[in-house]
Amino acid sequence: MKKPRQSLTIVDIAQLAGVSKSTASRALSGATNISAETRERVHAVAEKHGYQRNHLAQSLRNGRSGMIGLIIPDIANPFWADVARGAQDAAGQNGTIVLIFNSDWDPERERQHMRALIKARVDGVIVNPVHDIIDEVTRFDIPAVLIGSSAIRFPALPSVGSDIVQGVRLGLDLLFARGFTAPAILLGQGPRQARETFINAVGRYFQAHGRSLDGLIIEDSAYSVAAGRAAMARVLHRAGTGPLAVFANNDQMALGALLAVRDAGLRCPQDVSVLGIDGTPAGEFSEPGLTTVVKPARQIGARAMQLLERAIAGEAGNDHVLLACELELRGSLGVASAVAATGAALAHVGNHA
Amino acid sequence: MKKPRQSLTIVDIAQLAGVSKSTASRALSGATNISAETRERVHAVAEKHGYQRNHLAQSLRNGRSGMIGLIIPDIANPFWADVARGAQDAAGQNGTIVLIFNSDWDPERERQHMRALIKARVDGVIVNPVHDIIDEVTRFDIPAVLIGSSAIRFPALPSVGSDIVQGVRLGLDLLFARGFTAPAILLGQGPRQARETFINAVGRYFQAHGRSLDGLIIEDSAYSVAAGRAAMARVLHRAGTGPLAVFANNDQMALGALLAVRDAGLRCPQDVSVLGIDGTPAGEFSEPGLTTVVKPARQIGARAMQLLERAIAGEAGNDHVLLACELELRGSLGVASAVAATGAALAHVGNHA
DNA sequence: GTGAAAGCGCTAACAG
DNA sequence: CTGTTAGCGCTTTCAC
Repeated sequence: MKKPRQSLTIVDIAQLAGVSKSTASRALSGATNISAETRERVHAVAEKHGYQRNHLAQSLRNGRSGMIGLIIPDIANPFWADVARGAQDAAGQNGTIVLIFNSDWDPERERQHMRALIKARVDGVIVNPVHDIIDEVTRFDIPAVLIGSSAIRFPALPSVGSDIVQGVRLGLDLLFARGFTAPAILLGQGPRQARETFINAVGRYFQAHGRSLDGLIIEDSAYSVAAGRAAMARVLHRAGTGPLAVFANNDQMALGALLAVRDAGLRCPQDVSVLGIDGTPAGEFSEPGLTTVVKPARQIGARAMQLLERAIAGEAGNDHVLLACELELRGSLGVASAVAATGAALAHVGNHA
Repeated sequence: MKKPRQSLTIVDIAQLAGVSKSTASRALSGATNISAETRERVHAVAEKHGYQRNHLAQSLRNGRSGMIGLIIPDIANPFWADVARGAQDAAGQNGTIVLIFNSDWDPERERQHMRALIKARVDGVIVNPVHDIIDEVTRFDIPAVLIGSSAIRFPALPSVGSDIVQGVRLGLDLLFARGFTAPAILLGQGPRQARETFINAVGRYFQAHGRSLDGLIIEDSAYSVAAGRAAMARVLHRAGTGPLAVFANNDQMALGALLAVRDAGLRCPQDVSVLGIDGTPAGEFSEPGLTTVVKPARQIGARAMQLLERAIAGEAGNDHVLLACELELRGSLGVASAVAATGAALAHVGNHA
């Protein structure tokens, strides 16, 4: 038994309109070499029957699928969801479809998804690379744009990311202005490039101010709330008597730091100030609200999409775009002069312990 | 000038392996009527050259695209992101690709996306319907599964949602157990079905306990933090002297309620208790943490995918699946007996105002 | 301006 | 077990 034909094809429309299928095709694709009258007629028929051209067939014929692939670590992570949203909105303008895949930070999955995208004949890919994605990209010779801080490892490919140097400057400027000139650092560790980028930016800032990182309390931590909480406990333990502020490498850790401060019986921002970076929605509802450096997630997605479209069109260019971060002021960052000496506060708590 | 042919086609692989393209196809598709030796050889060649079958061509030929569409309000909303994740993970098992579209609660966009999915020849759709989606579904005769509380409006289509009656029972059981037998209700309003479903569930619960909703404080609110905050302020204003607890129709409003309690100079849970429903990640970091009824977002997505696969396979069935909610106990819900009479507390605050 | 014909890359009869 | 053939639905030369 034959496979049932598709309900309605261009041939049907052509017949109904009394023209050949080539003419119908011309009408529907908005070609110019066709009489206005015929075009109208074909459109009317198509409209009437709710006909939609088969995108699969078009793609096969044209060699362009009108789809692009997006590989991110996890769509359930608000930051990446926003990136995806930005890309989708930008793509939607031209009817481009975005295929979203989650790598879960797993190189193997990333590779698999890359293959799936190639199979699907996407016209290009936007990837937050967790492995040497460049192998696949060059192998399959597919237009690609990288996103996220890891992009820096593949200078041969265009990329879009947040300007961490600028973001860190924003944060540190604020910290300094509030009188915290020796903030502790909660530094995420792991395979990601984010760590390097961040600490380098901090180092550069201090250097610009004629100082070095020596003497700063820097605690390693995984990129999670629980880990941030534990790391902050260590910071509190090490902290001296000066006013204390901590700058965390992402909002999750900062949120954890908030918890650790409370665990220690201290108050934020009265005793300890906390600054994060990311812009996670949860930071709005913590107590106090999390002051943070917001990365432009949505714009990253949108911009990456634009770059990709350019790359697909062959108008190469190998741009490395860095988008500015913004400060979100909430309650977690106080003023140093108003702060009880942390050592004293800790001692005070100690009495109760 | 001709369009450049695809780098590598099945014909190339066939030639390289010294077989016909049909044989190559058989080898690659894992058909049985082929000698093991030939299959090996073809696979080896394909592997060596990094060949991937053109999914577009396969789809066109087979009449199945291996893609399904998912229309949700907003991927940047954690709940829907989780639904999407669940669907994707389930789909990934069979190499099915999920096309995600955001309706932004807009009927017009939903309709457009539906068209786009039809064009792309997806094998089926999963939709959180914001308009009479059923028109398109029947018109294009495409397998569909509905998700979310609105699904109830379209009994003709299979659906998956969270069991609000059970979830509300969970919440109310807890409230009653803690001594709050007359909680105030923050009730989201708008076009969504969620409102009806929720208040009906509450009504049913009270009825089962031989009581009615009369006498309960019920405040309308939009589904946002700001609106919840304002609505809660009104509740506080109306509240009498008994121990006060409030059950909000979603977590955003509940988060707003937390803020309103603090605005009023009251403490949660000492003076006022708050219970939400959804399971938003932000509830973990509020102060106090938000006790809430968690909807099984991920499972909803996964289950919907399963149902859809069944529908695509023609093994119809018109199930309406309701997935159980779970309680997430955090700090926002106290015990009535330990609560200062709210009236008294309010009066107390009043003195300072 | 329009039609006929070829073919995108693949799979599924149909023969052998 | 394998090759030949005929399309899937569409766009695009190439004639007229």
